[in-house]
Amino acid sequence: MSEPLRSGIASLSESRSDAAAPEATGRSQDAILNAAALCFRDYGFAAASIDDVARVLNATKGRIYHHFRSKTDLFFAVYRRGMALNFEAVEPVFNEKTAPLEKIAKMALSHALVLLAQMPYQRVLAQGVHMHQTGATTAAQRETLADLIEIRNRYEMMFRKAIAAVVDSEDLPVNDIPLATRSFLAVLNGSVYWYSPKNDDIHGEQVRLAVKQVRFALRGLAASPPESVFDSWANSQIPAGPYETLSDTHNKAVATPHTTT
Amino acid sequence: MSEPLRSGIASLSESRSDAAAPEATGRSQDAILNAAALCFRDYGFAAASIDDVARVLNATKGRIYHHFRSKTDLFFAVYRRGMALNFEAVEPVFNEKTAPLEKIAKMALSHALVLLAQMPYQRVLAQGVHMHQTGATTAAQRETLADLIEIRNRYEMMFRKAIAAVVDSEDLPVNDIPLATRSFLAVLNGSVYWYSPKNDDIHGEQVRLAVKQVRFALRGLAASPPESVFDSWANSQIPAGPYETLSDTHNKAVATPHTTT
DNA sequence: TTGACAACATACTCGGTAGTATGTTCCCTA
DNA sequence: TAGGGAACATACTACCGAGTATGTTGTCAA
Repeated sequence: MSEPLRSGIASLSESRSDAAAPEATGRSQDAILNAAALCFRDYGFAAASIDDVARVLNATKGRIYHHFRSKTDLFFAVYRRGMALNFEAVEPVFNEKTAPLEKIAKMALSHALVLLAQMPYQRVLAQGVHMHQTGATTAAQRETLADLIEIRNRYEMMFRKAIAAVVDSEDLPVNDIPLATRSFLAVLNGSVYWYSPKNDDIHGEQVRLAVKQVRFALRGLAASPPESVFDSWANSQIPAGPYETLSDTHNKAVATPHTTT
Repeated sequence: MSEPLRSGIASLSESRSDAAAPEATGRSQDAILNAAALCFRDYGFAAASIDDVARVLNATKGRIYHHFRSKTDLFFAVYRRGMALNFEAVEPVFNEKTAPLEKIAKMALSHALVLLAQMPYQRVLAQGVHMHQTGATTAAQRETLADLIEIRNRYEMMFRKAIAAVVDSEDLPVNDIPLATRSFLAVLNGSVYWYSPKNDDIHGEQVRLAVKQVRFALRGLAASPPESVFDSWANSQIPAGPYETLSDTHNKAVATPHTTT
């Protein structure tokens, strides 16, 4: 049930650990990705140092460079993982055979929820888009970056198609569909820049927020969603992502991972 | 007609050049701010170096450090200038005694247009918000940063009030006004991340784009704007900002400003 | 049991960059 | 017409951070 989805996304990890002990290796890489996502979220790609990531991991550079060739590669891996999370949340909904209006509403909700649940990764995605305009150093990296942007575009294209379908079926007064799609996603993505959990019921809080955003976005399309769509979504299963704040960990004290007294 | 506006924004330049030759000094500082805005736009605060800015200016570090204490100070100055541009565009409209619906429509248009016309500065504003969450190094800078965020909040508050007024007068089905305001601005700000001029009629292109965005945003509020608002705005006078692309200038060749043969 | 390899840690190099210290030029004033 | 200061340029320091080279430990297979 999760095999045919993956569409064209290259599987998450890349480093040459074919066969061997794939499970443990994958776990370690995931931990690195999580730590990196946190650092990139808080400091940005340029300002975050590899040593920062290592400190969060309670490890040293060596561990990271053993799995990733460069800082840029690490960033790209985090980006891929973020996009994979988005696809896993939205693509199944996109492939369902539901009415256009209901479909776009559900897609929007899934997107908004995975965004709130996996904030650090989503921030990296935003940076990746930004990075695209300035230009990543080497030519080889530029190529990789182009790949990532293409994935991003495929993702946006799902929404564009879904929106086009609604505009068509409901005869909505929207003429510029690419722009409408961007505005639509801009509303949903907005929370990346300011959201942080307020009360204890984090999940309920996020669902309520997402619903409001989706309502706004749908109205932006001049579409009135069937209220039924918003019910029964109260307990969607979005996996909880890494959420620590780094300000605590980030005192200069270098981590001493192997303190064998 | 431009004196009573300035509200609470500290005047643009800060360095101790009271009296003396304020005009020439101001010009030079403006040039630095423009160059810095371009660099920060393209590389981000962390990745952009002071030497980069100097290169764009066809000058050296000395000139920049003569006017600004540190890189952070320079960034803040650019931020202030960006906010000032926004206020100059929107505050007069906000202070007009027009009907709520027309007012918010005009404010939105002004905002969208100044955004498109002054893109580099607007990108810096986005970075400033981001920077707020991570924390600027020293305590003194943190204080300054808080000032800037407060200015930003005052700006957003104008929109929140205007939106609240519309919701009230038109009895719109919007209950969470702060969130609605954020979504509203998210739509208008979206173009910062992807817009670049396509055809020669830059101004016309920008107006058409802005109008579409405003339409989307207003529909998001469930508000139907009077079509008349969008006419007669075809030639609003937004001053054209710096728009060069840096990729040309950014070859390592160090600028030789005073090549007196 | 040995040795080969993965998964790290440690210890280094080296380029880039913020900031400083010190010229140099020009203008304006006394 | 000295001279003082503004507005830069030049030359330098000090540090941080990416990447590398090399050691160390555990594990597993033959």
